[in-house]
Amino acid sequence: MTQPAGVLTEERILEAAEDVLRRYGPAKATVVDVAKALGISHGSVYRHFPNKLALRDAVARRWLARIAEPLDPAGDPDGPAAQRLLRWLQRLAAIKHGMALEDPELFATFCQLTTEAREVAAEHVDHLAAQLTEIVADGVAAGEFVAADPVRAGRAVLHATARFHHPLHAAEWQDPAIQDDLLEVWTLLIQGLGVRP
Amino acid sequence: MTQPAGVLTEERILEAAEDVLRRYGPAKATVVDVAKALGISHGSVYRHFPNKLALRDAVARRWLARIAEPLDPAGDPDGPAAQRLLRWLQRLAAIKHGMALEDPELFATFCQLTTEAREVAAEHVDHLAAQLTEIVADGVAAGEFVAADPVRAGRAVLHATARFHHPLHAAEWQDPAIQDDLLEVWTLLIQGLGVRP
DNA sequence: CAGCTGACAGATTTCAATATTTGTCAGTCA
DNA sequence: TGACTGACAAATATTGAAATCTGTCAGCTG
Repeated sequence: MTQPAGVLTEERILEAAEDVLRRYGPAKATVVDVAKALGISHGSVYRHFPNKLALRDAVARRWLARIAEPLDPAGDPDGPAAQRLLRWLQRLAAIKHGMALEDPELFATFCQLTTEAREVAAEHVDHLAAQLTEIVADGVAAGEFVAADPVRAGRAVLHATARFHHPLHAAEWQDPAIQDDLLEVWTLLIQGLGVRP
Repeated sequence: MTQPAGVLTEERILEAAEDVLRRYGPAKATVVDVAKALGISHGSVYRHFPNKLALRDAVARRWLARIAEPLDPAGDPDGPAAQRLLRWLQRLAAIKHGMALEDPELFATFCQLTTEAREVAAEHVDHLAAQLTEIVADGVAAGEFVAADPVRAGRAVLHATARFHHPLHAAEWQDPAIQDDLLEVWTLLIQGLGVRP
C-alpha cells in the first residue's frame, strides 16, 4: 500500500487514481484511497489537484486520449477515403465494444467518469470529429467525395454513427446485428439514397 | 381518491397507473397507490395484470403508441420523399425534445419506464423503422431514391439519427445546435458524400 | 521555505432497524 | 360462481444515528 517515494508528480497521482478507480469503481474510490496507494496523506493530493472532480476529469482525459490516439487517420493513409472511413468507424466501435464486453465493470466506471466530465467528453468528441474531417477532406481532395464543408461533414458522420460508439448505447452492442447496422449506416452515408450503387 | 365504480377494466387501471406514475414518479408509484386511486384493493389489480412489471409495460406501450401515431407517413403524403423524410425526423425530434424541455420530470419517468421495458421499446423502434421504410419505399417508387432494400435503409436512417430522438441523448438536446446537426445528418443521408449537390 | 502532515468542520455515505410494498390465496359477498 | 377483499410472507425501501470522506489550514520537517 505504501509505495517508495520518488517525487510526487501529477503523473504518479493519476496513475494511482486510475488504479484505485479500476479496483474500487467510481462509487467507492476515495481521495484517501489514492493517497494511501501512494503512501502519502490525502492533503497532499490537494496540492496537485484543486478537488476530487478535477482529479477524475484528469483521469478521464487520459483515458479518452488513449482511445483517440490509435485512431489517428495518419496511421492509415492508404486506399479510398470511403474505405478508410469504414475502417476508422469499425476500429472505434471495436475499441468501445471490446471494453464493454471484456470488462463491463471497468467500462461502467469509464462511462460514469466520462458522462460526469462533460467538458472533457466534449473535447474528445471534437478530437474524433477532427479525425473524421481529415478523412473527409482527403476524400474531397482526391475527388472521391463532395462536401462543401468537411468540418461539418466530419461532425455529421460522427453524429450519425453515435449508436455504434457512444457509451450510452452500450446495451445495444450486445446484439450481434450491430456490425451489420454500422455497415448499413456507412453505406447510406457514403452512397446517399440518391446515388446508383 | 375513491372513484365511483363502473366496471373495473384494464383500461381504467392503465389510466390510473399512468396518473400515479405522472404524479409520484416511477420510484414512488406503487400498486397500492394505483388501487387507492381506483378505490379498490391492490389485490384486484393482480386480477388484470400478472405483476407490477406487466402493468408498467402496458403503460409504456400506450405512451409509445401515442408518440408513433401522429408520425404515420400516411398523414403527410405529399411532396418529395426527401422532404417528407426531413419533416418526419423533425417531427419525431420535436415531440421528444418538447417532452424533455416542458416537463423534465415526466420525461425522466417516461425514459426510465421505456428503458426498463426493453421488449416494448424494441416494438416501438420496429414501428418507427417501418414508417421510415414506407417513406423510403415511396421515394424509390418515385425514382427519387435508390435503395436495394428499403427495410434495411429505413432502419439505417433511424439508427443514423439516434442522437436526435433516442431518450439516452436527451442531455445533448439542450444545445440549440442540435437542430442544425440534424439537418446536416439528413443532408448526408439524402445526398451522400459521393453526389454533387 | 517548499512540500508535506494530520486534525478538523461540514458534507456525504453506510448500516441495521423499521416500515412499506409486492404478490398470493383462502375466504367473503352479491 | 366469479369478482373482489384483506391478512400474510418475503422482498424491498426508508430512516436516522454512526462512520467516513472531502477540502482546509496551521504547523512540522528536511
